[in-house]
Amino acid sequence: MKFLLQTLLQQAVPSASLEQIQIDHTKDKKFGDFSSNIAMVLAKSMNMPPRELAQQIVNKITHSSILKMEIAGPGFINFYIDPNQQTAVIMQAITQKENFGRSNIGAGKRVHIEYVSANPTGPLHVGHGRGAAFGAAVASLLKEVGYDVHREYYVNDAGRQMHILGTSTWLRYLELCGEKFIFPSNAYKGDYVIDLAKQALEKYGKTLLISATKVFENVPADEGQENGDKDAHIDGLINNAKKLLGKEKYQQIFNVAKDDILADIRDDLAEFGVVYEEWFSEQSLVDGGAFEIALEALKSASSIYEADGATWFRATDFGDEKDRVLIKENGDRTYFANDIAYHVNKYRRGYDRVIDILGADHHGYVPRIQGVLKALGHGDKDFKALLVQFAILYRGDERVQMSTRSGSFVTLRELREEVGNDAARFFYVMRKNEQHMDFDLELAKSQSNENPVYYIQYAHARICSVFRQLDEKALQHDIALGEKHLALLTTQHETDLVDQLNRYSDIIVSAAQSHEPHSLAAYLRALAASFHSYYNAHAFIVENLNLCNARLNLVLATQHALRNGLALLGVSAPEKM
RNA sequence: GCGCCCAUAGCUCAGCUGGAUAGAGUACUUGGCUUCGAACCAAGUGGUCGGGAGUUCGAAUCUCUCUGGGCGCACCA
Repeated sequence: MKFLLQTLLQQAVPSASLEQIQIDHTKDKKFGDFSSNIAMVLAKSMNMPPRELAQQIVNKITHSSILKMEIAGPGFINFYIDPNQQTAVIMQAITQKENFGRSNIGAGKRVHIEYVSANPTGPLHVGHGRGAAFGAAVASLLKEVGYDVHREYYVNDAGRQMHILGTSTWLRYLELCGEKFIFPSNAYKGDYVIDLAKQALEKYGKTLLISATKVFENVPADEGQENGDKDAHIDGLINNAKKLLGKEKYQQIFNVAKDDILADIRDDLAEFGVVYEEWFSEQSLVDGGAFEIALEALKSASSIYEADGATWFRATDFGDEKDRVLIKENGDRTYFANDIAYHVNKYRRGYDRVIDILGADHHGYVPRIQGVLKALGHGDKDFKALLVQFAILYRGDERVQMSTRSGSFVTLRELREEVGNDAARFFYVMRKNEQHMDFDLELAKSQSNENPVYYIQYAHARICSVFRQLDEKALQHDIALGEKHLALLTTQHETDLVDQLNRYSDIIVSAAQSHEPHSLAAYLRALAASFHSYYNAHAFIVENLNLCNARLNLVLATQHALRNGLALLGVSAPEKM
């Protein structure tokens, strides 16, 4: 219907571009079924009074579906549409079922989307959950509109943090073996590290045992001691661990920690309905020499220089506030260096579009990665960094601090167990990703019924119940008969619901293109609301078979839209609640 | 100090590239189950869109400024 209006308007004003024809769909009968501010927009560009132009447009348009047109406001035209003309969407929703709302706007385009990518140094916490739910929803939406989507988790398994974890695990292992020492302030302190140590003990017995005095030999003092430095302290311990254990045994303890945590993350996300095509290892890049290749490319682009014994990238050429180190004075590479290799790798794999979903604390990181891509000629319009703001956690009125290092955090798994996957997925995606989000754990746990997801699921369950009732009464839904009598759907509740269904496809497209799943969440709530009102106002199973089947068609269409929409957000559509 | 994000009903939030009377949920008040599921519906109370200035026919939306929050500013990842 919107499309028809667009065509008619374009015929009326041939000089108008499609962008200039803005049609708002409004439910308010006062403003018509559709309203347009084309006259205002065009009047400006054509330099003529809006009202006059609006009048011209109205004079030129005639169509059987348009019952009435009127000029309202300075340049608004309200169109009153024959409700019978809108009901086609019902049959579309019924016959297309799982495909309803799907389109092929992105056909032929390959999109790479990376999300979560948390370091495997501990279990995922509730902060990661938002990135997971958001990323998964964006990926699903892009798929729904036809993009070829590749979902990926970047595993940072090559950095210093991983060595800190490995060494932390080893130290806990030594404690289990009876060694006495002060646990380093900069090591990972969560209880899960002790569990990792237990596993190592189980797997390797006491073969990795070395006396604490040796382990702490020649290690710089820890923070809190005289001349203490927590970083030098932990690095000294890592070096001793490598030296004393030897390559093979060090790798054993390192891998126990890494593999176990990674497996945990994988399971956690899978249970949360968040899946990937690929888990991409940073170490594999390092082993494959990807960085050296990228570095050569940057050198050719004259974006590299040496200073103070380090190798730098000229990020300031691309709008970053300072140049960035790639190779440190000591010869080690920075995280950024490998990340360059990673992004170059993404483009080499042939993606048209690359999307990174990052925690908001990484926003300072975006300009430099964009800089690299520009330097290498990838432009920046096919690269998109989406920032997910942190959820600020409360327990009642009290702020909950989150830190993986100190081990004080609420895990994603705990949250899922408390509130359920559906409620968590929906809640995370309800708010715009750039919006800070207050997350009251007490509220989420105790009064989870406040989550609108139940309202939407309830609408779906009610519809299922209607069809169960039909069975019990030994009646059958005759879709063809219903289709013949769709014109009987004339009540306000029915036209409202049809209007909502009409919006579905547009919502999917705009939510996908603007990467805003929250608008789908809001839409589903509105759709459910229209249904609940309808349900309360009218019986569907009525004696008049024509009317009955027409209504059942509408209800069935609603069911399909609800189910598809929820699925895109990773939420189930239960038949009973 | 510099940069990014944010400020809308008591609370949690929508409001798309400027458009008509700023909307939902929740809370509060009132009414509705002999009726396809009351985890629902109907009605009502509730706003100087953080303050100020500017741009124009028109601003919650764009610009500037101030205030108040969040987060960054490593040869960490």
